[in-house]
Amino acid sequence: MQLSEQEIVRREALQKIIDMGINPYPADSFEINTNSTEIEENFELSEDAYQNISIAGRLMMKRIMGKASFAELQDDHGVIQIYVSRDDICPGEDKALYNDLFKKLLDIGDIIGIKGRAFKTKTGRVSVHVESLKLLSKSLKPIPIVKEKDGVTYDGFSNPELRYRQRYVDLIVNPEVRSTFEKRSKMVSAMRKFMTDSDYLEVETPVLQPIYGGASARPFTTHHNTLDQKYYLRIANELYLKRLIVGGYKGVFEFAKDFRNEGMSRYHNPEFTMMELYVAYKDVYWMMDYLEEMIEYVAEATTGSTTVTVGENEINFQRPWKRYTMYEAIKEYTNIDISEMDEEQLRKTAKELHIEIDDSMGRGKLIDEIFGEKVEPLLIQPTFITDYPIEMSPLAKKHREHEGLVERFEVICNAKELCNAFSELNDPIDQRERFEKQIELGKRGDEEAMVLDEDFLNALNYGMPPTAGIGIGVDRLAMIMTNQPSIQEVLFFPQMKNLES
RNA sequence: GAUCGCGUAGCUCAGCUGGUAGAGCAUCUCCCUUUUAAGGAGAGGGUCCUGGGUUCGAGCCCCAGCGCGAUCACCA
Repeated sequence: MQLSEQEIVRREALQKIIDMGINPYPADSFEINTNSTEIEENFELSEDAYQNISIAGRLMMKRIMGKASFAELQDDHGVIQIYVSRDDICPGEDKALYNDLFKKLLDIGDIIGIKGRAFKTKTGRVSVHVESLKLLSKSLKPIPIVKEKDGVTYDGFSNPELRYRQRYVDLIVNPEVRSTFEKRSKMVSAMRKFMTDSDYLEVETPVLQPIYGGASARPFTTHHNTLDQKYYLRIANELYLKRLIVGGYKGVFEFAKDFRNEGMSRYHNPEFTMMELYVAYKDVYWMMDYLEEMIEYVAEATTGSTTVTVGENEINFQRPWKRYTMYEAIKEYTNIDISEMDEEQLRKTAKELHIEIDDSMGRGKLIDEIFGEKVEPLLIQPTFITDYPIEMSPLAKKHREHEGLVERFEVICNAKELCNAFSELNDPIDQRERFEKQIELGKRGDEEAMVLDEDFLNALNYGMPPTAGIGIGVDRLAMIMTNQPSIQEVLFFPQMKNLES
């Protein structure tokens, strides 16, 4: 491996540290009793409380001025300035700990632990006067030095490829990145709390599935050696969660990593997180109310407000959200009533709206195209769209009133689909017919058509209670809640092409 | 998958019409007991993404490839 000048210097420093009799990677715990933010915020209120500080973190900056130095230490909360004076950390004749170790051999990026007392400098910054210092881990590669003043970032570490490939560096030097992922975690916790407080059971179901189902997508395939059997990585967990409802649980949910072997973009990663929830004895209208309440709660818990800034927009999650049927939404935004149109009339309408269509599109697909082109981009505030055409929803129950529709809703928010929900189809005979239609589509070359899952039908044959189900795109929701423009910014390790050595 | 853009020091970026490879921070050396975007002064550091081609001469022009980003298509 080719070492850079700076890496060579650091390896030399490492050897000198070892030669001094200091272990650069000690094994023992370093006890921490506070953190940077707590000291900074509370020091003036209770100075006495911060006279025996013990904190640890990464050295981010050194300002050496002879026999005394300032440095910046970054822990998991933030950055605090530390003051190191030679005669305080080396009270005797031997000044090596300061002159050699601190001044010369410790580098930016090294992890150290310090003990000391808080004080305020002449310029008024709360700092820690170091009384003892211990090297906890030597860093052999230089980190980018990012500086910031009055909101302006200097020398930022901003190359997206480097940031994603080496997320650890990104997290070290870009505090706002750390904060984004903390928010995502809060968001997931809030969702989980909301559902467990409703007495629903968090479950885990197989990722390796002999038959993939529950969504329309192309799967990844893999192979089990001992069984000598082909497996698919799940594209959804819907059919497994419904089996659990058949088994008698009132409500089950799972935060599921799903895998879809399709294109990548700033909205699509090959693996992504979907939260699916199924609740027995409920329908899609109940689910609308439940979802509204949950997302309002999650926004508040994640961002501290029910109004979230996303790009240029302010998105308000406060209940109630707008509700349209698919037909109403299209009428609202195009002034065209398509509710009574047959396939030919729809085709003509789509052409008039300059929407690209092809002959393979049926009635459902045509409606979906018109909606996707003319309505969805305009829906910024969270909006329910209900009553979807049956052709596109093989797992949803037929509409209780309208022929050709299903009991389904999607929520569109920031011009993107956020979730998808049904009154779940529990009629096993109807379900079998729907699967068979999908098989026909598959035979006609639709690579995303669903496959028939005989065991799932077997489960339905035993009887599934009427059930409301929903899938929420967790990454998409995280993008909104953290105001990030791409999915890569809310995944720690977005998928990247391998670099050849 | 298609189109466009980008790839230069550890990081962020300049680099003119094709004529000796540049800056800031980081690094190294020296000075300095309350500095702060960077304390002061000086020095070193390059596979210009890779491989071909054109040319007396290529970071720059041409061809092919790799990676990333943006837009589109498919989807969540």
